[in-house]
Formats: sequence, structure tokens, C-alpha cells
Amino acid sequence: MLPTHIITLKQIAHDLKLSTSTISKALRNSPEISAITKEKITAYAKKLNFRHNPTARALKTGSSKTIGVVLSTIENPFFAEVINGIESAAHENGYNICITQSHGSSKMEKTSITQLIRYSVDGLLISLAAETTDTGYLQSMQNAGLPLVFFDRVAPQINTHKVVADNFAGAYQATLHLLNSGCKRIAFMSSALNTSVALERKAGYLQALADKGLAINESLIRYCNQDGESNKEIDEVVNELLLLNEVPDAIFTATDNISTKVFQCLHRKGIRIPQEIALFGFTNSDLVELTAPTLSSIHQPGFDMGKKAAEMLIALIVNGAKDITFQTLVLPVKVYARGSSRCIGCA
Amino acid sequence: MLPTHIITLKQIAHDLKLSTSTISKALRNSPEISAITKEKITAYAKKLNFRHNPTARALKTGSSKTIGVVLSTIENPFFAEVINGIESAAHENGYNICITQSHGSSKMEKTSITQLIRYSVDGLLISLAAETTDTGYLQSMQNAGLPLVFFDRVAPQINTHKVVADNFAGAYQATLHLLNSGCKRIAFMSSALNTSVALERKAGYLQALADKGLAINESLIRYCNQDGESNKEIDEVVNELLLLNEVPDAIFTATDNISTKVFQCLHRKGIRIPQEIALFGFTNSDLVELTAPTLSSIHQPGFDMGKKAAEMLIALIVNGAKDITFQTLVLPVKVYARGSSRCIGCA
DNA sequence: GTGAAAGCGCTAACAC
DNA sequence: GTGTTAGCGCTTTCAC
Repeated sequence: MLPTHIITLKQIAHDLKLSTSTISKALRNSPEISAITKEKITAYAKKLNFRHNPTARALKTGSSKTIGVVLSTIENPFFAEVINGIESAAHENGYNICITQSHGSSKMEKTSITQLIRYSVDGLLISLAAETTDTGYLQSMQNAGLPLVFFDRVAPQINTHKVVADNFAGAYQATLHLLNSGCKRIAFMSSALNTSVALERKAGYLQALADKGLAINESLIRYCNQDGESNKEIDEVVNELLLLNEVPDAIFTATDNISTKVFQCLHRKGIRIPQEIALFGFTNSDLVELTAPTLSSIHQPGFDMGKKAAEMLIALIVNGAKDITFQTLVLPVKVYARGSSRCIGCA
Repeated sequence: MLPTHIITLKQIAHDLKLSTSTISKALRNSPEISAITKEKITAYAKKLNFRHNPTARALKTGSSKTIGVVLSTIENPFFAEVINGIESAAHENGYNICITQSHGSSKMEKTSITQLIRYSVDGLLISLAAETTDTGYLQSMQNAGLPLVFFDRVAPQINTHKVVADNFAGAYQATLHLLNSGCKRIAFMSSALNTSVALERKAGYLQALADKGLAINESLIRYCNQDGESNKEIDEVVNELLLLNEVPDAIFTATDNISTKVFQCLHRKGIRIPQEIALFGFTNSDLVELTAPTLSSIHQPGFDMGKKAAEMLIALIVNGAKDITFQTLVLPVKVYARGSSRCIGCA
């Protein structure tokens, strides 16, 4: 019903007194068509500014030249960066992207994915919701031939390409830094443990403690099941920590969201950082270098992650997944020790 | 080529020994179909978990139940909020959204819009790129029947629904606050003046000066043509201001991006805020209450803006634009006077 | 080298 | 009330 004079193959065929199939083939540079008619057709199509109708093409071919993206929320600056990386790689290769948000809900995640499939996306780029445990339906889709690449929050049980940050190293270094600064009771706050990310970051945290000969204190290890989506959840967890007999002298916050929220929470409570509680977190917000104190943080290469993941996905789409050894790409993180982690012993 | 057993109308028709048109009508609850067969069909469809193929439907009907969104970049937290508002209203009404970014480029903006049209989106929600001046093609599209709603950066020359923040009031109050704090030479930094937003905010700034009897100093009024996308641009403008004979004692930054970037820039230069230069900006980042000093800012209702704009667009899509008086919805902003604006005289 | 015809999954006249 | 038919714009055998 829209732009009244949308050009179709049929139109061109009519004008040029050729058949639609000839036009179709010519415009896709098929060797079946003679150079001379090809020339004529492309020239005319260009003049009319013809563009293929992607809907018709998708219906016919089952491929839409579109990549579906599923992540928790674009309000997280890290994911915003990732999307720009994805967008960059996609556009370079003639793909569009369709972004959907799960907002941390497995249900919405599944709905989104199902929707994307129905729109015949050519492949999916997924960072799982923190609460997601069942990925059976994704496995079925992969089995049915859907190209799939995970980034950030990957599904360990699904065998495909994955792009992640070096979560272990980031967490290890953050914790080590806190320890070197003199902290003894370092709390760990992360989203639920069912994500690879949370597991790896916890492992890094534990390893650092172990390397320094500190015992693990389970009461200092806390989970925000909604990944700190609600301030209430953050508040509760922080309150619990503050009511311990042995109040922590530092918190290592393992996700972007939890990091800034905990910072805000402590600030609201008037707790001095780092004097009373030191802080080290994961975040991609560039404002943390302006906060008081500046927030020590692990920075993930969001743009690169998105770009690499998209490139891997496109390779899967184009070449297929036959005879492929799936790989997990681990990207280095950057460690910024700033004011919030009370750097005593180190630079 | 995907999920091997996608259910189609044809499949159901075959199984139930009915025609596809009967199935189609029944599933859309057409009065043509008897209650009894409807019942049978819906039950069976539900059992098979049938979903309409949106691509086929879009091709047939020319409507995709999708809303196209065009904005500069989702890395701006304000736009991330807007998107969530849009998403909320869209999903409530059975629409999907397709987000595209112009990254401030008119060229990419046009490409995005053209693409969205080809995907037969039912309507467009647009916040123009700062550099965009030519909206002729959008006007043609609207004339051809495309429902269009602008938000934030609206096109004054196009007559349609618009949703904006009260930019004038926000800028006025920010400037007034700086004046009341004792600032005399308040610089104004915004994106290029061809946006409604920039114009309104400048007007608010000028009005406040006028109301306080201050003369306009053109050398204090500066534009970042890329809306401060590059740190370089910000740096240059700030440097120019610092080299003036009369160095400003305050800067009112009129966009989200410019606000945080100028803050960072001054911080890097070691300029004390607000002692040397006070700051008041527009931003939706919730981290500004943790910065040192805390950043005084105008907060726009991003979520509401998105939600309202989407609702207005959907109304246009559903009811058509005939006999409609287009309206411009102006949403109130919140003014947060914080540390960066050197509040002397006021609370 | 070009064209006719079928069909992707759906909707909508129009029959019956 | 239900079915037949045509067609959205495109691709793809398969004839010629």
C-alpha cells in the first residue's frame, strides 16, 4: 500500500519485453544470460533504482539476509557496544540485524528466538539470559540447521562457535588487586551461577584467594538471581553482607549491572569507598573514571566481541557447519585499577 | 530450510480435510466460519503450536506488524530508554520493532529508512540525525501513506505526530540555575542548530539570559556538528572556549553525549568543576549522581517518550491519518541541580 | 540464451 | 459456511 511506484521484476520485464525469470537471473548475474541483455537489464534497473523485495525473496528462499540478535538489555552499555560490533560486521557483509531483548527472562528469550526464526533469520547471535537453564529448544534448532553463535553468556552444553571475554583472568586480576591492596574479606556478587560468565568469574575469584592462601568464605559469596535488574535485589544482598559478623572489606562485583548498582547502593548508604568497603567490578561505562571514587573495573572488548561473533556466524551461514570444528574465542579484557579498590601496595 | 516441521495452513487444511482459506479465516476468527469448525481448527492449530508465517503474511498484505525505529545510536542511554518504551508499547499491541542506527549520518539514516520500507514496516518512529536537513524523501513517503511519528529530534517541516521533551523549559531552568549560582559567562554547547531540539534548548538558554538582563555573547555559543561523536571535536570546542579573552565560568551542554564528553574533557584537563567552570547538562545516565562532582543535569523521560510515540504511531497505523489533527506531545523534564553547577544562592 | 510455469505461505474475491 | 482461485514478488526447474 506504500510508495506507489515500487519497482518489481515484473515491471522491468514488462518494460523491456522480457520475462521475469530473465530479469531475475540477469540481476543476479547468472551465466545463463547473455552479456548484452544483462547489460541492458542492469542499466534499466539502475535507472529505476530497483531493489529486490526482501520479503518476497525471504519467502521464496527461506533466507532473509538478516541476523537475529538476542541479549538481555541494550541499556547495558556493554551490550550497546556489542551491537555496534555486530552491526559493523553485518553491514560489511550485506546482512541486516534484528535486535531483541530478553530483559533477563528465559520466557521472553524463547519468545524472541521463536519470533526471529519465523522471520527466517539466517542465523542467531545469542547472549543468554542469566536465569536460562533449558537450552533444549536451541539445540533442536541447531540440529535442524540453524547457524548459532554465542557471545558473552554462552551455553556450555551447546557445541558451536562462541566468543567470550577472558572472564577468569579479569576476575582473577580484580580479586588479586583487592588482596594486594590489603583486603581480607572480599565478597563476591554475581548473577545466578548458571551462566558460563558467572562460573568463570567465580573461578577467577576463588583462584586468586587460593593463590594468596585465603580460605573460601561461603557467606561472602552472593548471587543476584535477576542480575541486579531490581535495585531491591541489590539492596537486599548488600544488606545481608553488611549484617554479617564479619563484614566484608571489599566487594568484587561480577557483572556490569551489579557493579554500578552496588556502587550506587553503597553510596546511598553513606558507606565510604574504599575506606570501609573497597570495590572492583566489571563495567563498560566510561563514566566510571569520573565517579568519586573512580571505579576500578574490568573492561570487556564489546565492539570486538560483537564483530567477531557476527563474522563467525556469517561464515557459518555462508559455508555451512559441515566438517567444522567449533571454536571458542577468548578476548582479553582490560583491567583498570582505580580509586575504589584502595590501592595501597601497588601503583 | 529450517525447523523441519514448520506447520502451515496447508498442513492443517490437509489434516483436517478442509481448505486453506477456511483455516485462514477460522484462525483469524472470521464470522464467515461456523463456531464448530472454528473450534476444531483452533484446537488443532494450538495442539500443533501453529504460528502464522510473518513473511508470507507481509508479502500478501503489505503489512509486517513491525515498527521501524531510526535513531542516532543506542550507546546513548537516553535512546536505550526510549527503545524500551517503544518496545513496551509495541509488544502490548502485537507489533515487533526493528531498530536501526544512523550514527549521526544523514546518509545512513536514509539508507536505514529505505531498507525499513522495503521490509514493509507498518510505520516509522524517527529521531533525526543532527546533521540532517533534507527530509524531502520522508515527506514523499508520508504522502504515499507511510505513518510517521517523530520523537526527540523532530522535523519541523513535516506535519505529523511528535513527542518531545520540554527542551525549552529544561534549558531555561538549567541556565537560570547557573545564573542564580553566580555564573556570568555561561557558554552554550550543542549539536548543529538544524535540529528542533538544539533550537529549543538554545531558546531556553537565551531566554534565561534575557530574563536576568544578560547580553548574549555569541563567542560563547558553540556547535559540535557531529554532536560530539568524536572526542576530538569536543576537545577543539572546549579549547576554543578556554582561549577566549573572557573564559566562560560555566557551560550548559545541550545534549547527552556532549554533556558527558565535556565533563570528561574538563576532567582530563584538570579544570576544577564547578570552581573554575560550572556545568549543567542534559543526560539520562544514572551514574552522574556518583561523579565528582555530581553532574547537574536535565533528565528526559526516555521510556515515556518511546512509549507515547509508539502508541501514537500504532494509532496512526490502525486508524489511518485521515481527518486527524497531528499533535506535538511535550513531556516534562526533571531538573537535577547537583554539585557541578555551584549552587550558591539556592538550595 | 530465454521463457513458461510452479510455488514459497498466506489472504481475499468470488463461487457455490 | 466452505471451497476455488488468483496473486503478493521472487526464484527455480525445465522446456524450447
